[in-house]
Amino acid sequence: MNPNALSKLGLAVNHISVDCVVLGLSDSTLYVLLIKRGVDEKGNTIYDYKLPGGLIYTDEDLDDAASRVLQELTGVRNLHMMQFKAFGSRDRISERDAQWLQESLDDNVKALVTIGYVALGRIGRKLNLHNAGNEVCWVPVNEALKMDLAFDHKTIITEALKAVRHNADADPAVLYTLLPAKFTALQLRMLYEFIYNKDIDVRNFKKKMMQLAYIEPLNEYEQGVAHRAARYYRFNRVKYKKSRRGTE
Amino acid sequence: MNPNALSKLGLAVNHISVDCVVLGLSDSTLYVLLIKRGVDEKGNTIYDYKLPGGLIYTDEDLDDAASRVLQELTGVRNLHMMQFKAFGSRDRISERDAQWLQESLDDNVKALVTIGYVALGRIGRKLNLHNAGNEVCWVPVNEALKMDLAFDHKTIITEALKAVRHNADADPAVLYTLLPAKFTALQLRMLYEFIYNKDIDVRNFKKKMMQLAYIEPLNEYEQGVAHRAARYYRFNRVKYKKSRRGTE
DNA sequence: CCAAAAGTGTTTCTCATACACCCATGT
DNA sequence: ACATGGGTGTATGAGAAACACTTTTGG
Repeated sequence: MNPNALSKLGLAVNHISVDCVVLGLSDSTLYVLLIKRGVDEKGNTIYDYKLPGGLIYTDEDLDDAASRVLQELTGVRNLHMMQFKAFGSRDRISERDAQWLQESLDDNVKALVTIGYVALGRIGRKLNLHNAGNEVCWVPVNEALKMDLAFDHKTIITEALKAVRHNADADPAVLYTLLPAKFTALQLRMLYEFIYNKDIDVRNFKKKMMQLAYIEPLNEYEQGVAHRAARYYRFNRVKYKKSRRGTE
Repeated sequence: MNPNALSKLGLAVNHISVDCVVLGLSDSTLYVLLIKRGVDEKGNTIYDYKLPGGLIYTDEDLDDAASRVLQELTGVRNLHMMQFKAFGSRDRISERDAQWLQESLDDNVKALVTIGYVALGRIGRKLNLHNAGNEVCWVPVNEALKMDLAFDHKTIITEALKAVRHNADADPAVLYTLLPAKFTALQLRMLYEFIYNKDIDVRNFKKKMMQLAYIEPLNEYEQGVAHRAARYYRFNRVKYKKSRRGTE
């Protein structure tokens, strides 16, 4: 289907898009991946930010569309995308958003239902930062929620965070995709503290952590730090899966 | 937008539909609301079942569409519908489904993304059982999953049940929409046993139940039963909300 | 030697579980 | 009287939470 053909006939069509909330951890801050967007308003170009997202093709699986869109816009590949919610309120498209859709799609878009996907990644991952003229950047989640975002992308980010929390209960493995392959006990604990938004006792945490067979201590330690060097651990996916046979 | 106009031009469009999984409890069995569907195959009409569902309008909220579709097809109103997942695999439309879409919509539908909604209701509720030529009926969930259902509706039902389980953890209030206003301890316990799919100790359950302020014992008892009469309880929504300040 | 973070055990309490007998009512 | 389901308390164990000092390293 060619949307342009339809719009030239003056017909509005229902569109389905996917929006990707990609989260990354650095030090003690959680970041989200955003794209800078320029909109012409009375001759002036105004910039704001949006989540990476785009229309799905007619014959495309939802999950495939999410991966494709993310890759096209940011160059990020092979990230496990998790569907968490669909958004379709009538008021999710502002006047500015409508204008941007018109400019960038040359189409008469009336309603836009979007399926939200969330992914957790390592922030060190290289991005095609100017892919297709888009400026891609990591923004701390707390700041992003205070910014002027496109559509209802603030809502989408908030819902994505909720989904991650719920999911981490059921399947903690997703959390390790946020950490580097080798991580310290502190990093892991800070991640849990962020996700569950509360302080965790150091000793109790270590105790629980050590009785998880899938967290393996390495014989490697931090280097050049101005205090006692912390040990590194790694996540063993095979042992993790074994430990969860019979769950769910 | 008029989909027929598009299909006459030979264009396929992306459609978005909602499908409603309405669950109801009766005695110790959970039922799901299905609609009988007739499909012509080589001149013979073959019947199978589908979930109540339909296309959303161009300017409609997703949540509104779910309520509307359910009401149009079954006459059920004012049920709290909860969105739980979107389904958009390419293989969710079989040949028979495609034929049925053609017949009932007179449209050239290529792909169909559907948003799944789940609602819990009281099974006693009156239904317009033959609304718009549709036969609407309650089918025990276990049986429904063994039947020949349209599209990927089996998957949708399974996912809906998962969603209800997860949701009941976070917010048990939804469970009380399955029960009559006045219920016995046995009814409540059986509901929990069904949702969590395991036996629950009578005394431990009662103990926990009694320390929930929002479950109020009434001075009413069963009548005319061939054994000691069970006490009735009711769910107090106000106390429930109060007890959950600061959660989430 | 001082600052900064790592590492390490024990006690207490709460909550989940397991379990058996008497009571009220209709037939 | 008997069959049927309603109603009740206690003891045990596992896991969560609270809590403070010593160790290592660089500056």
